[in-house]
Amino acid sequence: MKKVLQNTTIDTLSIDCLIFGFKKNELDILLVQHGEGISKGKWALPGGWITYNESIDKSASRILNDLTGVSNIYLEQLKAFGGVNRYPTKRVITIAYYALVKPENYTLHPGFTATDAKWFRLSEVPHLPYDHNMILLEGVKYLKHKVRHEPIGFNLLPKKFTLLQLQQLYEAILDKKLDKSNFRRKLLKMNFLEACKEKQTAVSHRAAGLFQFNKRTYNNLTEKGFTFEL
Amino acid sequence: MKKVLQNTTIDTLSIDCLIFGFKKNELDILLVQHGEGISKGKWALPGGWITYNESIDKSASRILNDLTGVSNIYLEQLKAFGGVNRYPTKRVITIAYYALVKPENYTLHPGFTATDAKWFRLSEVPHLPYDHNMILLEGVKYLKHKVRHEPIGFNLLPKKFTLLQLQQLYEAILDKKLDKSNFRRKLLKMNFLEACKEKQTAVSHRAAGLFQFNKRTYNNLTEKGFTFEL
DNA sequence: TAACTTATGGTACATTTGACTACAAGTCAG
DNA sequence: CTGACTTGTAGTCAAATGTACCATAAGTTA
Repeated sequence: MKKVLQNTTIDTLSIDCLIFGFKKNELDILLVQHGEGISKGKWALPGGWITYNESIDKSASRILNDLTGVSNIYLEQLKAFGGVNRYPTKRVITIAYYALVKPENYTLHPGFTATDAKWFRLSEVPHLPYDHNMILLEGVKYLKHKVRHEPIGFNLLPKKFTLLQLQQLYEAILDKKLDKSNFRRKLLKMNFLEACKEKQTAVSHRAAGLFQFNKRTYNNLTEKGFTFEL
Repeated sequence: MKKVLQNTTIDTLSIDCLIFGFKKNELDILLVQHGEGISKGKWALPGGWITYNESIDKSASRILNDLTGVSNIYLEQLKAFGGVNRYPTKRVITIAYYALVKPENYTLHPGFTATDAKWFRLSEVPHLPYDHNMILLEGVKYLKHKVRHEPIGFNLLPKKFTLLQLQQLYEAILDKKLDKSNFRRKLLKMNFLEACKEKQTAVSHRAAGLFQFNKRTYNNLTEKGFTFEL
C-alpha cells in the first residue's frame, strides 16, 4: 500500500466513509479501529484528511483504501457535516461518502492509522466517536430512500448476472415477491441491461443468459426524465 | 478553541447559496454582483467564507443575509463541490445550499461585498465565475428530482389554493406543460389534498374550489410504500 | 427416456395515461 | 338581457403499461 505522506492535509476538512454491505438480508456497516489519535482503540467510520492536491472524491477513495484495503468502489457523496463542536479538539467539517457493496467481494486489510477493520450489523454498531452515529443514521435514511428510486443494487451482483439473481436481490431489498416474467420484461424494456453473449455455467438446469448493467445508457435515460420504479 | 480564531474565516471552505424563486410561473435564481475580489463586477451565486465559530448551516444563513438581505428562510444543504481547480487562486471547497421561495416575500438589500442582488430567470442566467454554472445545474437537477418524489413546493402557495395554481407551480419547476384535466385527476386520486368548502373569490371567471395539503394523510401514505410521481 | 428444474416468451385482462371534447359557471361589454 | 369569453370540472377513448397466469424450451438427473 502506497501512502502519499508528502501531501499536506487541509486540517479543517475531513472525509468519513459509510460503506454499507448487504449480506443475508441484513445491512452491515464497515468500521475501523483507531490505532492512534484522540480516539485510539475506538471503532469509528473510516475517515481521514483531505489533501490540497486531490479532489474530495479522490480523497475519499484514498482514505478508504489506506484504512481498510477496500478499493475500486463507487463512492458517492452524502453531505457535509459542520456542527461547531462535532470534533473535540478543533473545528473540523467532514464530508460523508457512502457506498453499498457485497462484503464477500472484499478482503479487509487494516492499514495506516487503523489497527482493525470489521463489518458490523447495523443493530450491533457500538457507540461511535464524534458525530459518527448521527452520520450513520443519515446514511441509512438516505439509502432506504435511494434504493427505491435508482438502480443502486447492481454492484451487489457479479459483473455478469442472470435476471433471476437480479430479481432475487430486489425481492430481498423490497421484501416482496415479484413475477419472474413481468420482472424480466420490465427490466429489459428499460434498456440499461445488455445481454452478454454468454450463458450461465455449472448449473443443473437450463442455463440462463447473462446480463450486465450499462451505466452509460442508464445515465442517458435519467437525463431525459426517466424514473426507476419497481 | 482559541479566542483569536472565533471570527476568523476558514479560508479553504466557502458556502454558495442557490435561492430559487417561483414568480409568474417561472423559476428564478438569486444572484449577486461582486463588488471586490477576483471576480469584481461579475454576477455569481451568493457565497462567502465559513467562520470558525459558526455551524455551516448558520454560515449559510449569515452569508445570504449579508449579501442580499434575505433572511429567515429554510436553507437545505445540497452537497460539497471539491474539484482541485474549481477556484483559480487557491484550493477552496464549497458547500452548496438551496432553498425554494416566493420572491414577493423578500426585498433585496445588497450588502457586504455585493454591489447588487437580482433575480434572474433560469433561461437568462449569464456565465458565472468558478464552477457556479455547474452548481446551478446540479441544483436544478436536484430540484426536478425532488419535486417528483415529494410534494415540496406547497410552501410556495397560499394555505388554500386552487388546483390550477398547484399545476402552474409544477409546470414551472418541471419546465413543461401539463394537462389540466389529467393533472386534476391524478392529484386528487392521491388523497393528500383535501377540498375546503370554500371557493376562490375576486376572479373574473368561474371560481375554482380551494384545496389544502394534508400532511398527515401524506405521511400515512408514504409509510405504506406510496410513491409520488407526476 | 421420464421427471424435474429453471428460462423465456406469450396471452388476456385490468388499470393507468395522455390527448382531446363537452359542458358548467361565472364575468364582461354592449 | 345576451352572447362572447374565461376558467373549472367531468368524461371519452385509444394507447401504453401492469398483472396474473400459461405454455413451451432447454437443459440435468435418475
